[in-house]
Amino acid sequence: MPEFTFKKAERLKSLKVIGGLFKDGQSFGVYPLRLFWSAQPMPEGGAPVQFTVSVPKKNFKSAVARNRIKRQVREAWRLNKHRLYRRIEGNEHQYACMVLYVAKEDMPTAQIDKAMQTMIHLFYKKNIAVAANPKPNETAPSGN
RNA sequence: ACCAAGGGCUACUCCAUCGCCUGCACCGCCUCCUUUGGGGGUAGGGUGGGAGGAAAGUCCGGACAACGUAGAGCGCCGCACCACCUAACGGGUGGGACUUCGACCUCGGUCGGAGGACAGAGAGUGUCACAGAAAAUUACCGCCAUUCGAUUUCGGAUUUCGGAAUGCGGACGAUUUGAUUUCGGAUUUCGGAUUGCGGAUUUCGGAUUGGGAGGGCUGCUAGCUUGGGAAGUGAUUGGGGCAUCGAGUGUUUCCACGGCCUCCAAUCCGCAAUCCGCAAUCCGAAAUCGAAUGGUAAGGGUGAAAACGUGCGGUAAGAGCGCACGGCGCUGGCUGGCAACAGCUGGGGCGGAUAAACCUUGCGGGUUGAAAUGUCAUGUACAUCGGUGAUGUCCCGGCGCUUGCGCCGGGGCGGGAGGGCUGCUCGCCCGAGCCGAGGGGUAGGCAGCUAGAGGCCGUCCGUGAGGGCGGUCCCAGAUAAAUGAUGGAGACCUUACUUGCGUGGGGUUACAGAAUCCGGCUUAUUGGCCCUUGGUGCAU
RNA sequence: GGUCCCGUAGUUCAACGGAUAGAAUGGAAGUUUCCUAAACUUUAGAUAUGGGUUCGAUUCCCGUCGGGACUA
Repeated sequence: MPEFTFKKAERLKSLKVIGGLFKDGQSFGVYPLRLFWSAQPMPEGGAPVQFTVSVPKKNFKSAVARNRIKRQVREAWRLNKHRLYRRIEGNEHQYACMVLYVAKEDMPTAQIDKAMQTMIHLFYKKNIAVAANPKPNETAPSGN
């Protein structure tokens, strides 16, 4: 039975890490989403992945619209994160992930859910590539 | 019932599954003391709660917190009809005055709705474009009075006096006529100022010009040069006849020409008279023009706004100068009202607008805001550069020694950049560092943090905002920031088909997301329900 | 969360409360040129928005809308 929870430990809150994501992290996009991610040392009792979502104020002036999209994306992560957790079980890294909503208008939940599934699949594939690297601790595998 | 306006309430409901934030230690689990029990922890289960009427804008007011608060003066900001409500307010309730709209009628009152930052312009300063005489206690034109000057008109006086004639008008008489006319004029009356000048007319005189088939006389050394003379120059009739040798000679001859006189005509001038016109001087009156002084604010077509309005009186002209009616606002009194204010009445007035211009008066305001503030942890660097700044003297003690100096310590006085008194100044206090640049570190947690000017129900007081009392309930506290997603049912809305019942599709909506908490205001907004007022229609 | 400031032609700026809101650039049309450029002439174009005060508002006051700055 997969865990469909989204506890506090699974949330990315550190301003520093988020700043680092935009500076040094990797990213790819699955419309209408875009993922920024990087690996960092696993803290004591930490979750395998820390996740957060952001919707730019530029595209959505209304706070209500922004909140709704963030909830939709968070729900999609919550219902699909087990697919990722299953694959990276036992990994000594903690992944910081941030999803940016890049579309200019809101979308049905089903479409966001589908995009999230595709994105997690892609992330897993890229993660495999990183794991195959001789120095997996590197956040930016520029050696390739 | 419908329509319009205003106000209030509400903000889809239920079920299932999967989640999120949070309170609780009931069960489970862990742990400690140690033993039938107690303490601590833990969110696996359980259970309670989980966005709004605006959570928004941050426009007001408070609570709360930190800092500050010897004194004096000056400033700054806000508010402004009255009373009340409230913790407080620029909010609210009720009332008053004003403006505006509507209805009614007794036609200037009543009733109702709406509106607003509704103290003071009669304390002072400023501003009021263009136009206009003038934009605020002044005066341009005009009107009036006085004085002066000029002009004109009129009247009077003077410019010597007197007389005569003529002319004109009137009266009278005669005559004539259709009527005017005409004639007479002795006497009487009135007027035309006088003088000078000019003109006209008449008379006289003179001059000039012209004319003549008139008459008579006559044929000439003038002139220029010069101050004057001398001297010089020098025009100087023509023809015929006769005389003569002849001529520039002679000739009472003729003709022409010229000159003079006379006559005639015309023109001009002068004198006199008369008449007419004009002018001068003096006095008086009137008018006009100009100037000065003063009075006045009636009128002056402008303007957004014009010096209370209309009428009568009054006056040199005018004026609230006086009176009547009306208006405005000041002030005293009486009545009603807590008051604003209203009504009646007396007095004395007529002062433009603007205070969302400065301002005055009254009242209020210490400053800063939860990124406040406290606390625990983590972590570095009193490092670097630039600018600027006082360190004097006296006393005491100690030490060193060149017995007077040096060093150290303490105290007094003076100086002192800068700082504090949280707007500024004075004043007071502190006082050896201060200011700036550019860097570095942390940006976790806990408290503040939600039991409150709290909600709901009942009752009483009050017109009402609201308040008292009683009962009952505990009702979000997040922090990259929870309150959601999916499915189903109901309800509602909308749309297509259908006479309709109904069926199918779509939507669940608008505005919008707590961030210390309250009370307001403002702004955004879908649908539903209710209330009040007005209008229309129907029924009674 | 809080405090403060600013909105004028397409752009950068002006404008005591006084009438047509001005200047420079940019745009358009024309003249000139074989054609451009330059030059010259002409022309269109604005007070963020809604109210209020005032005889009169870009200016003064209030409310909205938009933008910006500061604050640990």
